Amino acid sequence: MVTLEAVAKEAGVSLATASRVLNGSTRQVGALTRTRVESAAAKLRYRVDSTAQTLARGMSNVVGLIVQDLTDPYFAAIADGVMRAADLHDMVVTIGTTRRDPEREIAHVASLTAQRTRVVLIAGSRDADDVMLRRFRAELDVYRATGGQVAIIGEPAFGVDTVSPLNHEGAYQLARALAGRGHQRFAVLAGPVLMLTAVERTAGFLDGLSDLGFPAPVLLHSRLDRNGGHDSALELLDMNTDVTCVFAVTDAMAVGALAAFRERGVQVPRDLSLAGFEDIPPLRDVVPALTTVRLPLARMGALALELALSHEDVPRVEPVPGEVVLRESVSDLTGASSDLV
Amino acid sequence: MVTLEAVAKEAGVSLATASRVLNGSTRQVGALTRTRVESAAAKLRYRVDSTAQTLARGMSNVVGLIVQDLTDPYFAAIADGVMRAADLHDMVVTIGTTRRDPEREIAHVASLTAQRTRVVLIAGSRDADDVMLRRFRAELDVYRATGGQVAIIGEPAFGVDTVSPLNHEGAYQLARALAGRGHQRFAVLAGPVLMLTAVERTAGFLDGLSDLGFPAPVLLHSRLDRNGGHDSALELLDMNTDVTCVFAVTDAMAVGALAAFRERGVQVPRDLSLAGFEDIPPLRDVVPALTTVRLPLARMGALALELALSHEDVPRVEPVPGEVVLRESVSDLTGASSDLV
DNA sequence: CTGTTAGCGCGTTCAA
DNA sequence: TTGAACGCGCTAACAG
Repeated sequence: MVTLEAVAKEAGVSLATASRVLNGSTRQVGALTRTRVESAAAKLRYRVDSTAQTLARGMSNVVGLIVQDLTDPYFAAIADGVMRAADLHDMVVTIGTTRRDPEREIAHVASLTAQRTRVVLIAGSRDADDVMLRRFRAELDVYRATGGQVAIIGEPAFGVDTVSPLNHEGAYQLARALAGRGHQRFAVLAGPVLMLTAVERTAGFLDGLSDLGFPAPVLLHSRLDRNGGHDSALELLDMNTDVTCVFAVTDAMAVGALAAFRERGVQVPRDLSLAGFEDIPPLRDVVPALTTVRLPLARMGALALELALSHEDVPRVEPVPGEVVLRESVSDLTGASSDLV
Repeated sequence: MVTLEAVAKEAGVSLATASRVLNGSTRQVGALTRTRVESAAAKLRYRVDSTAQTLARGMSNVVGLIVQDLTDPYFAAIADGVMRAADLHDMVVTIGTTRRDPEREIAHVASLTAQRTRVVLIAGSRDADDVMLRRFRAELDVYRATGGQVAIIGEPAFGVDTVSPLNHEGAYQLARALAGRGHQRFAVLAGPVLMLTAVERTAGFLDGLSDLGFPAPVLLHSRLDRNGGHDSALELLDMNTDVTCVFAVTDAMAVGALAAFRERGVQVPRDLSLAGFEDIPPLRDVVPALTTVRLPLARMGALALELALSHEDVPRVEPVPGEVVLRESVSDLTGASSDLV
C-alpha cells in the first residue's frame, strides 16, 4: 500500500508538501519540488486514500442517491443526470434502491449518514403514512446533523431543497389538450390513493376537466407501475363505460394499459385514446407513440445535486414545468363529431 | 457530530468497550454494559463513521460498479442484481458510468481505488484497442495492489473472476432455432467490429449457419445501441437483399431495427423476421414480441459480486448460458415453403 | 515556500 | 470482561 508518506520520502520532501502538491487546493509549492513529488507519485503508483481525506477534512465527496427501482426508466434517467452532474464536481455517486419499502428507504439514509455522504438526493414519492414519514424525517435530521445536505426530487417536503415537477399544472394542461382533440369522457388510472405524485397529477387532470365543464372521469386506483396500469386498464374495460380517452398518471402505467388493451383487442387510438406522464426514454419505441407530459428527467437529477451543493440557509424549491406532447395514441375527434368548440 | 467517544462517555465506559458493543465482531461484553452503551448510542443518535472504520480496518464495505450507461436496460438490470446482492452483505454500491469512453472507464477505476472500494465490478464489453486495454489493465493492477477484488461481467480478460455469458453458444443455438422456422437467408446487425461481445455473438451465429450448410449472411456493422441497429437496418433495406430474417446482436439494436422497419413500412414478421439477444426487461412491451436469447441479467450482477467476495487464488470463470426464446417477431416459413428439412 | 505536529473517528493490540 | 494507547492515511494549522 503506497501512502503519501512513501511518496514524500521518495521525493525527499515532507508529508505536508507532498499533500499540497497532490491533493492541496491552495497550491504554493516550488516548481522543482512539485515535479519531484509528482514523478515520485507516478513512479510509486500512488493513489490517494479518499476515506482518509474524508476523515481529515470532515467532508466527503460522495453523493448518495436513493431511488425506488433502478430498472424503472424514470429513476434510471434521473440517476443518469445525477451522475453527469457529479462528474463535473469530481464527486462519486452511491445509489440505493428502496423497492418501494419505506423501511429500506430509512435504512439507506442511515447508511449514507454512516458514509458521511456530502449530499443525499431522494427521488420518488412516498406514501402519506404519518408514522413512516415521521421516522423518515427523523433519520434525515440525524443525517443533516452530520453536516450533509439533502435535496429531493418530487413534492416539496421535510423543508429541504426540492426539484419539484409541476404535476398538477402538467396534468391540467394535458386535460385541456385532450379536450382540444374532442375528448370529453375520460378515465384516470390514478395510481395509489395515498401517493402525492399520483394525487397531484390526478387532481390537476380533474381540475382541468372541471374548468372545461366536463363530467368527472372514471377513477381507478392501483400501483404506480406497469402492472398497476395493466390491471386498472382491464378493470376499466370490464366496466363497459363510454370513455374515449384514458389518462394514466405515469408512462409506466400507460405502457401497462396499452398492453392490456392489446390483449383485449382494443385498438389505441382507434377504439380508445391513451396518455401518460413523464416521457420516459423507452416511450420512443412504444407503438402507437404515446401522448404524455414531458419532464426533463436527467436535468432534474442534475439540478437536485446543484441545489444541494449550493445550499443556502433557506430551502429552495425549483419548479419544473412539464410539456404536453401530443402523439398518435390520442385520436382527433374534432373531425368525427361536431358538438365541440 | 456524535462520536463513539461521546457515546462511551455517556455510558461511562471506555472507547474500546463502546466499539465492541456497537461495531465489534467478537462480542464479549457484559450484558449490563452492553445495554448501557446501546441506550447511550440511541439517546445520542450515534451513527458510525464508516470512513473512519475503513481507515482503521484497512477495508471498506463498498462495491464499485462500472457500467457504460445506466439508462440502458441491460446495465440497469445488472446493476439491480448487484445492489440486491450487496444488500445481503450490508455493502454499499457506488456506480460509475463510462458513456463508452475508455478514458472515463480508467478514471472510474482510479476513483474506486481512491475510495478503497472492496470490490470493483465491471460490466460491458471493451473495444479491442491494445493501447487502451493495456492502460486499463494497468489501472486495474494498481487497484488490486490495494487489496481489492475485481470481477467482470463479460468476456474473460485481465485474469480476474468473470461472469461470462455464453455469447457464441447462444447465438449458435439461435441460428439453429431460426433455421428450424424455415429461414435460410440472414442478415446480422453485428455491432462494432472490434467489440468482443458483438464479435462472439456474430461468430456463434455464423458458425451455426455454416454448420447447417447455409450461405454466409449479410453482415452490417454499427454502434451497439438502438441507433446503431436503426441505421444498420436502413442500410440493409437499401441493399435490396433476399434476406428473410435479421439477427441483431443486442436487443437494443433489434428495437432500433424494428423502428427502422416500421418507418419504411416493412412489417415484422410478415415481411422480415427479427431476433435480438439478452431479453432486456422492456422487451416485454415491444410489438411484435421479439425473439431473443435470454440472459439472467440481474443474476449475473449478483453472481459477479459473490465471485469477487469469495475470491480464491485462481480466477474463476462462471459461464452463463443463454436461452433461446422464440416469439412473434420470427415467422414460421415451414408451412409456407416446402424446400426445408 | 517548506516542515512539524496535532488531530479526524475508529479498531485493536496489550495489560490489567 | 474492560481500559489505555497506538496507528490507519491524510489535512491543516502553525512555525520556520
